[in-house]
Amino acid sequence: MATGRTHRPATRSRGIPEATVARLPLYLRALTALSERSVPTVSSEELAAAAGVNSAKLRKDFSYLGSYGTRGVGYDVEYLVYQISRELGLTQDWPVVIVGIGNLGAALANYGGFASRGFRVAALIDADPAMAGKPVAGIPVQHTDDLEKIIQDNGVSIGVIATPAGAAQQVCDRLVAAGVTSILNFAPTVLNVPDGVDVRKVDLSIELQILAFHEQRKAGEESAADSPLPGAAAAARKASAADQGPDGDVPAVMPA
Amino acid sequence: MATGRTHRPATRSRGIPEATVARLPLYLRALTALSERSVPTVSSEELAAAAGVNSAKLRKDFSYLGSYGTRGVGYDVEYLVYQISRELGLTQDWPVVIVGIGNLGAALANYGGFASRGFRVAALIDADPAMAGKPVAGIPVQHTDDLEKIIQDNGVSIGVIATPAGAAQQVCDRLVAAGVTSILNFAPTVLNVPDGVDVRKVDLSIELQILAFHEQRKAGEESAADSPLPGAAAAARKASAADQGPDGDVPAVMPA
DNA sequence: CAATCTTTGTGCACGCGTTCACAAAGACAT
DNA sequence: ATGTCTTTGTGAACGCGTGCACAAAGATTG
Repeated sequence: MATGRTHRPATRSRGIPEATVARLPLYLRALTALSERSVPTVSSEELAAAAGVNSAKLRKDFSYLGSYGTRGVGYDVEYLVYQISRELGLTQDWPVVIVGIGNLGAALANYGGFASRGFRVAALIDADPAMAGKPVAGIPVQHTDDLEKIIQDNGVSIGVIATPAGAAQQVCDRLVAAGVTSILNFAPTVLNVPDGVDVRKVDLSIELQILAFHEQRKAGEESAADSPLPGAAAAARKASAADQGPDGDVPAVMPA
Repeated sequence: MATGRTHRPATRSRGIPEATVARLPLYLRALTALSERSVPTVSSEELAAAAGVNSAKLRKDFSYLGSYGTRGVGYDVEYLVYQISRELGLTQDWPVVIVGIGNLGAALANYGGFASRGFRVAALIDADPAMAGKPVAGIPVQHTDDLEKIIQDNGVSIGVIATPAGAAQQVCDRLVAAGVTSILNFAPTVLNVPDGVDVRKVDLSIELQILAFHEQRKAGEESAADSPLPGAAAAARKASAADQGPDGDVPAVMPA
């Protein structure tokens, strides 16, 4: 799920597989928790359980970073926290701009986890002139007109798009033109970006639809052969209208 | 990325690969847009471009659903919209509860894309007694005490967790015990669920960290051998200090 | 009806990611 | 020191997902 438009070159970045990179933050979180409890070392087994992954996978993941473990003992928590942080680039400060300060943008601005890991909200940007100057999460909202200047003045390379779908591509283009090379997209649109720019997307609607698919499948199996699940409840699942149109016809469905 | 804790059995659900399922919502969105423009048919090439994927991949994806295309012509937009909707289970109504009505939960409640695709916010739940009764997005917030009753009365099978990390597992357990079998988790924690329960997670912090990794890599290459990118700007990237906050935990995220 | 042109559906090969299983490394006890 | 025990690091096998490339299917034209 890296690039939105361009095919991901599966950039085996510096030898570290993409799948591993995606898990490093997970490990880091688990390690940070251990660190706060002053736990000195962890075995791959324990840490894997905490991170919700397979221990062999975890060991292989760490092996890409180097050999930081001690056989018979495990991994030094503090050392590993540092190594992963460094690998992820969290030992430096990343100024971030959020574009689109609606409900979501505001929630993101208030999001505590931002500052905690080296990310700093450098600016909030919105197209609505009425928002200009209004502080959100203690930061005054600035107008889209100044987007380029804001990016450049703050040396921002990571942008967060929380605008409506219709405005996303345009905002994206401006961000990229101004020098942003990494984008986190919350708008439900496919963003078109040039090579060298990374896009990650977060889409509630898509996640729900995927869940619905599996949910439907479960419900189907359930009625076919009675629930193979340990199910805590087999109540009146699946609420109201179970339409399920005829087959070769065009019913009405709809978009967001 | 289905189950949080338990290893995903790579459930080739009903023959449709997980990777394909994850793309269906993308196709559906693109098709819906075409439908609104009254475009009667699309070729795999066009649709693939709109969805940001490879055309061969798209054709193979559709082949799992059956043969809905016409050689020499393409796919019938309306028909495909219907088929995908049906496959994803969007032809039925899915009541959803959102637990944790903070900044994020409120933003989710206000999220328009919810109702649009068969999802209906059946209830908002929060642990803060002060929130009880207060309407958010036109829906009165209810107290956690009534969680089980709410789930059962509404036949809810999909739950959204937008609580702080500390409360997430507990809320999750109660949801599952009450009959929820699909969870969308916005809290930055690994959720432990029994088999048969699907968990998908959305975590802003993780996404940003992954972007930071690639950003750092780009910056590294850039200084090593001058920017191989078409880069629109090579300004003063990479900002200030190298702090690395102590950090405890992080909240979550969401789409517009 | 035959020829041509377009576009689907898919066989095949390749590469990434996951998992198993085990040898090597080191801690620890005697 | 020597042996035992624990845990890492990784070689190897396997399976999934991706993309190429092409044959088959159907539309379309003459």
